[in-house]
Amino acid sequence: MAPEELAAIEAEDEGDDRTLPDLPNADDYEEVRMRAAPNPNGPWHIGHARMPAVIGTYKEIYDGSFVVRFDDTDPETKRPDLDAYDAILEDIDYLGFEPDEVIRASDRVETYYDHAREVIEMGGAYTCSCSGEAFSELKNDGEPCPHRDKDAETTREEFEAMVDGEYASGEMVLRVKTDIEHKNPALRDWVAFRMIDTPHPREEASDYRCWPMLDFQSGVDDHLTGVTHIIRGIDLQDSAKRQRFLYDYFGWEYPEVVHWGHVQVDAYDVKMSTSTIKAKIDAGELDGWDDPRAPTIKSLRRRGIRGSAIVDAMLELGTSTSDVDLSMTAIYSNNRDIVDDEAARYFLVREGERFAVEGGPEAGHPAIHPDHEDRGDRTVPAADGVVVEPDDVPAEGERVWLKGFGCVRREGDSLVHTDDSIEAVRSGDVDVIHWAPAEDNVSVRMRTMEGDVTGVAEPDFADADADEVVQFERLGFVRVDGQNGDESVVYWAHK
RNA sequence: GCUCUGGUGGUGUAGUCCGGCCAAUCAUAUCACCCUCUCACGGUGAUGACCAGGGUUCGAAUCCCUGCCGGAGCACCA
Repeated sequence: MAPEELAAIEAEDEGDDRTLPDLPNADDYEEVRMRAAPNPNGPWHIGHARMPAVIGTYKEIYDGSFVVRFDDTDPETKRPDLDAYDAILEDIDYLGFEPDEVIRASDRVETYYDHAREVIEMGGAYTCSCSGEAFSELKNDGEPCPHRDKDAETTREEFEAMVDGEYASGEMVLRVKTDIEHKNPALRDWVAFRMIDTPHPREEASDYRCWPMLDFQSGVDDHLTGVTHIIRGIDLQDSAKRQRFLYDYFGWEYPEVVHWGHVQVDAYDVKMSTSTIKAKIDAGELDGWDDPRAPTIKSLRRRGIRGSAIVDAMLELGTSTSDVDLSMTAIYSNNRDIVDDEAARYFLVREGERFAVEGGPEAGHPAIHPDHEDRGDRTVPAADGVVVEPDDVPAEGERVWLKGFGCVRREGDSLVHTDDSIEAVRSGDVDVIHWAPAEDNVSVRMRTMEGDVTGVAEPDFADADADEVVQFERLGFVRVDGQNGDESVVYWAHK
């Protein structure tokens, strides 16, 4: 390849990467390292794709790395789902990224305890038995609680008692001492550890009762795993500020932070929230995480949406702090680009109306792909009658062009072959429609976001393999899911 | 109430730091037309935005002020 061509291609590649803004101060670090810190309480919804899309792409741009860290430190309120760990890793893989490391916070509890002990030694934390409400009241007035000037020795003992599980849930917490008069009430003496009676679902962690809160756990882990750039939602904006107090005690330098706004996705009736989706599945309103009506990554995958179509749409959102609406049409448009050239064409007729065919050839032979003649054509038998969609049925005496077969005129319950040439179509006099044989066709169940649609496809559709994306001409793209009894099941992707 | 933070076409985004090249970029969307034995793909064109009002300036999407609207945090959730 000529050097000019090579350069042109490289320039093009760079252009593609320019969709994301530069990371702050990336040059100050030897290697850019990021992390995704999901809570494993279920498979991912579409919004979750943003994290791997963005940090995975930054990893490519900066030749950096990222770690997936499961922040599973709440066995009760955000109880981890044991299947979700792998489900999430699968979703990341499908999106086209590979983490450099995978860790679980619940494996690292001793590390958090050790760091808590260090902070206690420094006088940077105290055990507190105030009720949440009582502390909140004092805090909002900028008043310290009576436990605040406890000596380190007492705190140490009480913290060890917490670690040993000697308190019940709600009886004792460990607070990080910040500034009780800080003008932002959200930053005042936050809770670092609390007691939880419910055992962790992972057996390896089921003996722990004293669990760190996100700000402590995440703060310690980010440092220990060498994270240079934290990317996360605006809901955690104050987290960085809280964690800085901790970093100050340890003498650590806080990573660079990028906060982005929330993502809404249009086109779904179901709210994009793991708990909502889970509730609908449990209630039987959805068939599972990959139900076409569920706004999940698994659902898009089953519908034949490629991971990179989702990733590109996410990258186009950038990382602005304002909330954004992601339009599904952006994902569909990306997917169409990927899939169109490859997808074989077939006919599917919904609610077909049957007509006899008089005259003409035995069968029609439309192309498998209009842009690739070398891929051959299909055989759609016509002699034993055909079905067409109600909207396509011509009025009595009117003509219509059965694609790949020829021109016919309606005469009662028959379609009579005419000798019109393709000029009839080119001149705009006759519409081209799709059709299927009335006999020897393939029953199809098409699962869509609005519910199931049934119909019959031409016999050659039986050649389509499971997992293949095909286009039903004039309808849209679907992914072939498999056979269910004598029905072929497909999932609707998009027009 | 306190504290953060944001507002560019239907949607997303570029430009905002360092005012003029911005009568505002690109994509998507919608609508036309062309191509076509698909309403796909491709091509051409059109539609459509700087939250509002003041101020500074020769000049403001960009700087300042006020207002309006939005989002987030103030959890023993993440």
